[in-house]
Amino acid sequence: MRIVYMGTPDFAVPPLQKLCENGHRVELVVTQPDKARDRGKKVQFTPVKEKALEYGIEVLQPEKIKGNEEFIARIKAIDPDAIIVAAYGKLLPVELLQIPRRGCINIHASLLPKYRGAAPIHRSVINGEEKTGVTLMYMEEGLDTGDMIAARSTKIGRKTTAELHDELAVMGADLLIRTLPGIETGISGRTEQDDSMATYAPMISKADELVDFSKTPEEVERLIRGLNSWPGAYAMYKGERMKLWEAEALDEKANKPDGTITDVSKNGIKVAAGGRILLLKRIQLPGKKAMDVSEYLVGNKIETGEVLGRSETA
RNA sequence: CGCGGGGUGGAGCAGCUGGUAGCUCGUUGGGCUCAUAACCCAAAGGUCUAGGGUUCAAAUCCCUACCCCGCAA
Repeated sequence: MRIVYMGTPDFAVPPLQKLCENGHRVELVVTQPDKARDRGKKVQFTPVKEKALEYGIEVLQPEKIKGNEEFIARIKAIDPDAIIVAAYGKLLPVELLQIPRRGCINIHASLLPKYRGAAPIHRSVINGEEKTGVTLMYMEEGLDTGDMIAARSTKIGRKTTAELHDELAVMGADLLIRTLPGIETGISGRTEQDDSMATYAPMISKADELVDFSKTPEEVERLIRGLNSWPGAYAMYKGERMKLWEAEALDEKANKPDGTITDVSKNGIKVAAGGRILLLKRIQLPGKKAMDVSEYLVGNKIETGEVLGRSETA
């Protein structure tokens, strides 16, 4: 198939790679503009751009697509069989969606119609879902509302968002390659999404990242796991942000107010949460790298009775 | 030129109102013990990120470079 590929972050790399390896003709790759990151003064290419350049595929990075006559004309000129989209990062206008004869196909990292939107993996982990997956769908005007073509699921278990992210990226790529022949010949079906079952997974905000110790240890642990490895959950400790990377909910009663540190040892830091105990195992303080609690305690002190809080100023 | 923190023995830190380096852990050897992530004794291990400068003398002050990290995007 002759394909235009649109994607930006790491998640979108495996599908692109699989397409190339399986003999599909990727005529053009579209990705977000390079962001000028000042720290280190380096302009970083998007992961998809890096991969595209590896294969010698032309890359386009339009600031905006809607109303961009030149860009639309360019796509029309290529006249692709399909446009495949994976985490491109922006909504696509209808005028673009209508171009390819086999449609625009999106890889979404959830089991639609649940978790439409920007942060499906994060939200799935945080909410304690048993399983998640990837769904292939035809794109239409709405956000992740199009007809579904195929899906595959996986158990979440104790996996972090980072682990699921990588797993789903590969899973999505495989699913795409397997499904594409059917799409090309027109024999693959399409299933409408049941809108009444739909849920929305909004982007993670700063407020989402701040741990609330009034919640149960299980809930807090899921938040920490769901925000690993990006952007990370945190709590305030002595006026600084302590990022929390790994924790475990313990079946112990706490007799101190939520947020109080009840024990510090090589095994970790015990904190009261929701009347019970959460064991923090891996943490990170500003300017430092992430480290296991046992490692952190060598050279630093954390005392029983100190408090992890929500206040930015305390 | 967005803001800020930092680069010191294998790991985490202290030292930074200048006089060639210290702590905790780990490692190695020995001891003790029924036993232990226990305890005791001893040892090895550092061009203090790199390059300049100031000075009788710099890890410590100044400049430059590189790298890491937090925030903001």
